[in-house]
Amino acid sequence: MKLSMTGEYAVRAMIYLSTIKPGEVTHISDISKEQDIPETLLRKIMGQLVKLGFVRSSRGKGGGVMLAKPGDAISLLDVIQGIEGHITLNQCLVDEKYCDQTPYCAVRKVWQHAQDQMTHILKGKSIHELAIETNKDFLEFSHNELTLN
Amino acid sequence: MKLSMTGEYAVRAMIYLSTIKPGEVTHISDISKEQDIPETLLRKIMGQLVKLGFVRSSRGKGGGVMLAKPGDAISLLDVIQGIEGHITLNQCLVDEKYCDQTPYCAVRKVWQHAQDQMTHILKGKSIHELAIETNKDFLEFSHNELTLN
DNA sequence: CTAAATATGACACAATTACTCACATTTGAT
DNA sequence: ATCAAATGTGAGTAATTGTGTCATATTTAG
Repeated sequence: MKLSMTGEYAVRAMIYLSTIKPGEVTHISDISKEQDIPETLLRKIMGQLVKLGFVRSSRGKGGGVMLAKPGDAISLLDVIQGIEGHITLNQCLVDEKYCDQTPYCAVRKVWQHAQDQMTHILKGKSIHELAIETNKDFLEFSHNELTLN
Repeated sequence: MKLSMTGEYAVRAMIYLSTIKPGEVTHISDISKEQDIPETLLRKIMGQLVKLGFVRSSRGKGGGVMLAKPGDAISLLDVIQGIEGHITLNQCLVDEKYCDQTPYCAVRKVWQHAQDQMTHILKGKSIHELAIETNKDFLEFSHNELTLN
């Protein structure tokens, strides 16, 4: 019942990407260092993000990675579903034949409701918002840490 | 991002138990057949449900299993958390040191929100309600099937 | 004592996850 | 042309988790 590392790394990478200046590139190795993600693994994840159309990459000297579209056009749900596949709290929500009680199962309806709520929440947050909010909260946090010393 | 088989079986078993007459017992082998759960596995799961205080069991001839308290006093959340441990959509919600951005991470807040919604929904459904509703929907379903033929 | 029932520790097997490695490919600069 | 810098990717590995079995112990009614 948990997000995978891959999903988590993808989100972190996307948020990082949305903080770099439009038109500029950054490098997988930088993201790896900044966000503490194993570089070889991040390379594969970035590959997926490129295929999903969230990231644009260019190879060779002077190459690198950048967002392929504005960070406010990409939701948290987009990234997670892109990387992890459909979020589903119970197999029966995606495979009708999983259980023969499916047509009348009351538990299934509860799962459906919970899943709808969850996807709604994740859909409502864009990568851009997350970057802004995290930055804002970080500044407040640092300020408090300083004044405490 | 999915419920485990164990959790699913536990819920099914609990719902089945809540359909038997108060004061009567049923048997693990019966639940196994009715709910299509491997018997040896169900035995272990029932052991957990007993330890959790949801089920009362008695051994030996004439023994069996029954609910240890009314089905409307046990929520879906109770059963799932009892069996699977705390539901958590992201490790950072349960382990502060999981990530050093925890104190100011905006993504974490989104996970927290989604998780709260989800637990709220699961908490709001009792095993008893689920048994009643499933039975009602089953009757309607059967009726429709019949009238269609 | 026996048959019926649950309890449980050890194990087997399968699937998934997280991650590495080696190598391929692309590109700009000299 | 060559080299260095960068991403792309298929194969593979190690660790963990999940699902389930088996053998055996324990309890109890009759």
